[in-house]
Amino acid sequence: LAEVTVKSRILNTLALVPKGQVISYGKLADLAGLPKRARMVSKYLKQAEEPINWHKVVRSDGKIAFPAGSLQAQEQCQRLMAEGIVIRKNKVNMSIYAWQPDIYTLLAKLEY
DNA sequence: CATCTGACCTAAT
DNA sequence: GATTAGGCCAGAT
Repeated sequence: LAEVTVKSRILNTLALVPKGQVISYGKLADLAGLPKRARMVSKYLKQAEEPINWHKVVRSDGKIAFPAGSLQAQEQCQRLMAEGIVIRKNKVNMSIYAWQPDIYTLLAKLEY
């Protein structure tokens, strides 16, 4: 896969996450057709130019990936709360907020 | 080629 | 829950 398609797959998939919901790094990689590449997601999020929904990406257990209390963590919390998401102990409840898309309509939208 | 490094993940303790 | 160990992948050194 060309580098550019890897990046676009990730960002295109991320763009589909509905307001008020989140997704984990690993799940985003899976949905983007890049299994076992959670770390690539973080890499491309860091590179990406605004505006993207980077704040919707959290760890598989719902925790914010940035160090607690860091400026970036604060920014992410702020953005998530702005969407109505409740955060406690630096983490979101994945059983409530994790995006669970219908895989078939998703594949149709992404066209691959 | 060997090692290290990450906005990671899972399973086990 | 918190921590650890091992796994994982791609880039950088």
